[in-house]
Parts: sequence; C-alpha cells; structure tokens
Amino acid sequence: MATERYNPRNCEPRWQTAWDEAGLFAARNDDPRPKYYVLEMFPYPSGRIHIGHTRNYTMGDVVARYRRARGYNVLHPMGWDAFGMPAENAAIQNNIHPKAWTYDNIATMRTQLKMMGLSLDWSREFATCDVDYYHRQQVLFVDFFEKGLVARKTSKVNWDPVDHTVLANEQVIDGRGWRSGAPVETRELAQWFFRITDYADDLLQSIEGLDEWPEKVRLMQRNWIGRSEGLLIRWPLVDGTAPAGESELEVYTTRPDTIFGASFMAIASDHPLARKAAEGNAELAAFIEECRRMGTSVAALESAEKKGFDTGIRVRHPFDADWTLPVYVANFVLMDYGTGAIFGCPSGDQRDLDFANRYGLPVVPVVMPHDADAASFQITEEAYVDDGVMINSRFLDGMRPAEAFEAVADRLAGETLNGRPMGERRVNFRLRDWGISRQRYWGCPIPMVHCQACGVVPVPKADLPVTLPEDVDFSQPGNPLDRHPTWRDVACPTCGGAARRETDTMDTFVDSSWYFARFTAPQENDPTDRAAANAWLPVDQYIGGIEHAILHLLYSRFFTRAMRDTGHLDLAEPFKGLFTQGMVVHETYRAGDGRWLAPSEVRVSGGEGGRSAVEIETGQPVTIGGLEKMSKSRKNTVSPEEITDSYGADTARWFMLSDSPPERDVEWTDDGAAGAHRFVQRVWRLVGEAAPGLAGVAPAAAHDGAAAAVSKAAHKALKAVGEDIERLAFNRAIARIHELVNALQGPAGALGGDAALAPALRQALEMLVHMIAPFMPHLAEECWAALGGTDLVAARPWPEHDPALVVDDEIVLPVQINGKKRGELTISRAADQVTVERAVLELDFVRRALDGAAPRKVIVVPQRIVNVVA
RNA sequence: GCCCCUGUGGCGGAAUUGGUAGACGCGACCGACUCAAAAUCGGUUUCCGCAAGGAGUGCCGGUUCGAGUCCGGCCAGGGGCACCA
Repeated sequence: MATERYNPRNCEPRWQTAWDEAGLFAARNDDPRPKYYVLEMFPYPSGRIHIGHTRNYTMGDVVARYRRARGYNVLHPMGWDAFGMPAENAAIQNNIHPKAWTYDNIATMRTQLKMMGLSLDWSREFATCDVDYYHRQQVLFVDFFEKGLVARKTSKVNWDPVDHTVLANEQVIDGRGWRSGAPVETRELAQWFFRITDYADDLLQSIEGLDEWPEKVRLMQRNWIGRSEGLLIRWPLVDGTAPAGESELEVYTTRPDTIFGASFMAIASDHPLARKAAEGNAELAAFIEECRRMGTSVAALESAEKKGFDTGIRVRHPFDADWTLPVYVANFVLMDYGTGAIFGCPSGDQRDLDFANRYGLPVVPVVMPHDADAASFQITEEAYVDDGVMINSRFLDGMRPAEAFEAVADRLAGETLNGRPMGERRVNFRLRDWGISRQRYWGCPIPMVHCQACGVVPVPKADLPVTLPEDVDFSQPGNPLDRHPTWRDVACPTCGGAARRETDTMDTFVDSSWYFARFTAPQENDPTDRAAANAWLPVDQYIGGIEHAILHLLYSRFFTRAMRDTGHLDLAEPFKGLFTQGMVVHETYRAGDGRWLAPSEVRVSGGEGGRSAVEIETGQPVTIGGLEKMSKSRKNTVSPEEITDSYGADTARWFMLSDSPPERDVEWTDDGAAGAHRFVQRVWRLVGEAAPGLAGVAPAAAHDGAAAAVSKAAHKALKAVGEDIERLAFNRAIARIHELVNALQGPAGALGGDAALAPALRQALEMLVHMIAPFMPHLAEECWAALGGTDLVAARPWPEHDPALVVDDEIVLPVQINGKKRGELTISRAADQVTVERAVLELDFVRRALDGAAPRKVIVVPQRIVNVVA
C-alpha cells in the first residue's frame, strides 16, 4: 500500500498550534523539577532572519527538546538585541525613525522564527530597546555608580573633522571617515567607564572553573586579561635634554633581565613627556600629529609601519651613570598599556630589533642559547627570544634570565630616585576599563545629570526611566540628543538648579551583558527577581558565535559579578556551558556588470569541474564566487521561507545540523537541502507503511533470533543519539539515525513470518520517532499519530535503552603485524588476553608472516586491537 | 603586528581521544522498476595497479609496537584586537 507523501505545509502549522495550545514551552518559575536553562545569543534585528540565524536556534532547540524529554524544567527564551548603529543609519539613509525600523524588523523576524517550530517560551520575550528593559538597566547603572564601579575618565575617539562626529572603528576605512572621506583625527573625550579592571584577577582565576567552555575561548580570555609580572623602572632624565619639571621616565617591563641590552626608550605619541617635548619642536609635533591620524584601533596601529622620532631627550642607565640612551616617540607604543613607555632591547625582541636596525641603534646580545659561544654570538636580523644564558650584562653574566630578573629587581629596589625606589615589582594587566559612552541616539540613555554647582550626579531611581525622546532630527550628522531643543534641560536632582542631562548613551554590549538574567523574571519591577535569578542561573548551555569569545562573554562575566555586589543576584559566573557554533556560508554570484545576485536569481548547472551559472531573468552568464558568510551586501542569503515553502521547517532543521560539526561552518547547498528532504520522506514512508501491520501490537524488545537485530540496532542508536545530543555532536546523532533507518528498512518490508518481529519493530519505530523529535519535531508528531499515538511527542519522556542489547557477544579485533593491519580476528568479547594472543598466533596470515620464528612482542589492547611485532 | 582556531576522498565530514582512516550524507556512475520520465529500490565510488600489492589525513622532521590524533618547524585559510553586533 502506497503511503502519501508527507506534506509539511499542512502538518507543520497544525502541530505548532497543538504545542501552543498545550502550553508546553512556557517555563514556570515554581516548577519543582530540576531546571535547565538553554539560551542562544539573541539576534540583532537587522531586517530578516536568514538561514544562518536559524542554525543557532535549531541547535538550542534540539537541546531544549531533549532536556524536556529527560524530565527537566526547561527555560528557552528569545529576545532582541535591539539598540545599535544600523537603526540610526537606516534613519539617515531612508528617513525612517530608528524605533519604527527596529520594531518592524522584530515583527518580521518573529514571524520567521515561529515558522521554524522552535520550542521557545515567547511569553518572556523582550527587546533591549523596550523602555521596560532599559529602565532597569539604568537602575543597574545607578547601583553600580553608588557602589563605585563607575568611573569618569578621558579616552580617545575617532573624530571626523568634516562631519563633526565620533566614528566607530568600523566606520574608519583606511584612516578616513566612511561618509566624508576626510582623514580621521583622534580626540579626547570625558566618558563613562565600568571598572572591570577591579575584577581582573577574579575574572582570570575563575576561568579555571569554566570546565564546560571550549579551551580556546578560555585561552583567549586569559590572554585578553593579560596578567603579567614585571618591574616598574624609573629612569633618570639627563639634565638639559628634558622639558622643564621632568626628571624621570617610568617604564614597565616584563624583561628587566635584558636591561644591559637596552639601546633606546620609546614612548607613546600621547605620553605627557611627548606632548611637552613637542611644544618646542615643530617636527616632533608633526610626527605626533601623524600618529593621531591613525585612529584608535589597535589593529591599525600595530600593523602599520613601525616609525619613531627622536625627541632629543636622553635617559641615564640605572646601573651606569655614564651610559645615556635616546628617547623616541614611537607609533607602536600604546599609552593604554603599562606606563605608555618601554625600553627597547633589540637583541631580545623582534620589533625592537627592526626599530634599531631602521634607526641605526646598537644591538647588544644579552641572552644566548646554552650551547652558543659568548665571544662570537651575534644578533643581526633575528632576535633571540628563548631561554638561555646572560652575557654582556656585567653582574648578571652567567645567570639564567629568570635569575637575572630577580637580581635586577632586588638591586633596583634598593636604589632611589626622587625619593622613590628605582625599581618596583608590579603585576600588570592588559585588560582596560570598559568605556561605555557612545555619542549616539539609539541606545540606553546614561542616567546622569551635569550640574554647574553639584557636578555630575545620578538621576534618582524614582525619576527613572530617562526615556529617549522620539522627536529627533537625523538631517545632520552627530548625536541628535545633543541638538534636541528641550530634552537636555533638567533640574538638578541635588540642588534643583538648572542642569543638563548626559546625552551619551550606553554601549550596546551593556544591553547584552544581563539579558540572560532578565529572562528569569522579565516582568519584575526590579532588574531581577533575586530568587528567580538564583534558581535559573547559571545558563546551563549558552550557544553563539565564536566572534563573541572575548568581549560579550567577558563583559557578561563582569556584569554578573557587579550585579552580585549590588545585590541583584548571588553568583559570579553566568554561563556554565558554552558552545561556539560555526556560520552558514554560501557561494556568491555576480553578474557581468558587477551586480551581486541572490541564489534565487541564479540557475546553476553542471557538475564535475564544469559548474556554470546563468541569471534566470536575463539568461546571461554569472560568475560563481567563493564561500562567504551569508550577508546582505553579498546577497548570498537564503531565507527560511525559501526552504519552508517547498520542503518545510523540519528539512531545514535537519539539513543545518547534518554533515558539518556544529562548531564549524556549514555550506548551504540546494542539493543538501533536497537530500535532507528525501530523508524526511523516507522516514515517513518507513513508518507509514509499517503502521497498519503494527496496529494493536504491543512494543517489546527481541533478545534472540532474527528480530534481535532490530532491537539491537534500535537500542544502540537510542543510547548513542542521547549521548551525542548531550555532547552537542548533532552531526553524529544524525548519522546514527540514518544508520538505524537503513537497518529498519528491510525488516519493515518483511513483517509476518517471525512472530517476534512486529513487537520489536514497533518498539524500534517508536524509539526512532523519539530520536528524531528534537531535530524534526513536526514529522515526529505526524509519525506518532500514524502509529496510533494520541498524545504529543513533545510532551513524552525519552525512552530508556536496555543495556543488554547494546553489547555484542562477539567482537572483531583488527590484527596488525608491525603496526600495519593484516587481518582480523573474531572472538568472544569475554576472551582474556592470553586467549586472544594464542588465537592470533594461530591465524594463517600471522603464521605466514612469522615464518616459524617467535614474535618479538604481541601487544593486545583489550577490545581494541592486536599488534604482532615480528 | 599580536592572540586564538582550522586543514582528512570529487564535496560536507566520521574515527570510542594514541589503536581497523574514510562511518553517515551529498554528488557521480552502473543496474532494477517504467512506454518514458520523476519518484523509489539495489550496487560501485581515496589514489596507483589487471592483480598481488603499494601509497595515503596541508608540507618537512621527531616520539611510539602503533600517529589524523602527541612534539618541533613551516605553508594556507578563518575569528578577535576594546565604538560592528
């Protein structure tokens, strides 16, 4: 009997309604079962969902559905990271209000997400641009401020001198403003900072406990925090060379052992000494100006050509009053790290060596390999950075660098300059405080007031929220809040006099640093319901892109600590398990005139080395480009509708998790989607055709006879699929399910004869339905109904496997001779090492290989392999 | 420039974490069914070789009875670098 094709377009909305009506996915805070919080990084509402987004949410959904089946009270919420620059750009370009643009996008994207059949708790949804949300963020800011976790300092921004606006690093292209094309300048602005450095040591040490995070992310965070132990050295300035009032230069170094290899000092272009020196030196001032035009991005600074300028200032060597060294301003020294000044030791650092070679400075080797000859050891083009022996270093000669470090530190601690020790041991962090001020409209207003009389004061909590005005003008560049006719004017909360609101808004990273906590009680009047936050947090499984490995995750870790210290919750680490997934990529298409074309506008033909494409509308040939991350600008996006309309959500879900391991990129291909859909139909046929013969049959495992193969296949797959889902190895789980379907195909067509087959097959199919349910929930429901089920699979528990059915009595051991596989041995699983060894030596090919001689060694790895060493 | 990651058939990838390299899928080819096509089902598919056999996990070297997996050195591609989110 022919089974009708499965029609997702009819079935999927029906089951989505059934789940909704049963209220299966709304998590209750008073549920007594153990909790499980699974969260995908929430999306920025850029316009439309593309298939890349849905991969992320599908992974979370598989975990959520699996954990529900395992008896957990699952929290799986969704929201919108809704503040940010693109909304303002849309306002400028298309004359649409950022708020309207954002909420329109959210509405579109919510509809798209709902088509995917995700088991989300929509009752907890919010957007970070909702007043209700940013109101509580302002409360947190005020609490942090009162706790001393907020600082006001100056920092540098990219300044567009034509548009008179601050530019994001992304808006600086090759040193020029993206709209005006003018070379950018660096400006100092007073800004708000969160004191994340107060937690530097804790954030570093606690990485140790994040054992469910990828090792690479932990490493990146460690390096980012960048704890180092070094020495602060005060170098005396040579009288007559230094600007008035300056008598020393502070340098932080992690290599004080190389102090006798020093040949120059280098200071940042915005170092106070550089500024003073430039006052009477036009050429130096011009050089500093040039440095300022590089913008504020570290990547741009450090990859630029290394340049320096001799200030004319000289320092005296701490261990030799007759030894003077020049002080350069260098474009690669950062004011933000250490003291903004270094001493250069060319022989021990490649960058210093390149600098010395460029400016004709001495190169004295001070560390050499243990086996080198001190008299002839030289450094010319390549610095020696490894461990070794000190040379040319007076009292340090013969020591190892680590000993020399201590010796220099001890000696300089005893010398004084201007009443302070010349050397002090210091722990330094690379991590800087988090600057959160943005000179933009579409963000959370910073709830502070500037009063002439009282200074800067926070807005009282009773007066919060400070809401964004809606009547704003985007016709000119810059922050519309600055130009608003009335919004800035406010009475000082302290003295009642005329005062001005802060017009900067918060970095959008602030919004995403605590949304996971808000989800635990999104209606609460306070930022959190402390009991709910403590009960649900930490997030058990957090899933998102590797691009967030450092900033977002580090900021969230800081925020959780700051919220703990201001009484909003009682834990330090927000994310117990972290998974970083890969992107969905697609090849790109370009018409002859350079236009990018969407996959839907192109017809691709041919295979095997000769793929070609034409534009459907014009029939003109199209250039096929490389695989790239799906993006609007390249038009290489595939929308979920394109798939759900023809194949259904289950096919899209299945395909996105097949093949590629979730942490790696996956290429979206039409063939792959079609293949996934064939599997959907295959499962449907398998169940549909067997169902009539299984009506009224009670499921039962078969332990003997031919039907046992069916039970063994099912129980083995069930165990493996559960384990794979727990390890987030979705591609392997899917391969297992394929194998099971392959194994069941034959028996399903051969019902009758063996009386044990029908119960075994029924059980196997029921297990199969539960295994596919996290991946293809709609199909699972349809199959379950076909088998006579009257409840929802989404509400059913995960089946249990029988341990007796997942082990085989006989095993096949590969047999190697000298490490190369030459054959196999089939033997009882219970056989001991001696029995295995004896059986192996009896094998024909082994006897032939040994040719009568005794083996030198036989290595038996139990249940794995045998290696005969001849 | 600095930090981190990845590299396996025509393609995506698997390999119980040092133990049979290529599971599973895609594509391709052959066959069955069909008047025919689609759909479906069965088979073949790392490379060289008729075969026996040999080679093989980006490249070079090392450790080991045994290396895709560990170590050293390269090459190529990707992510991040603090105002993209």
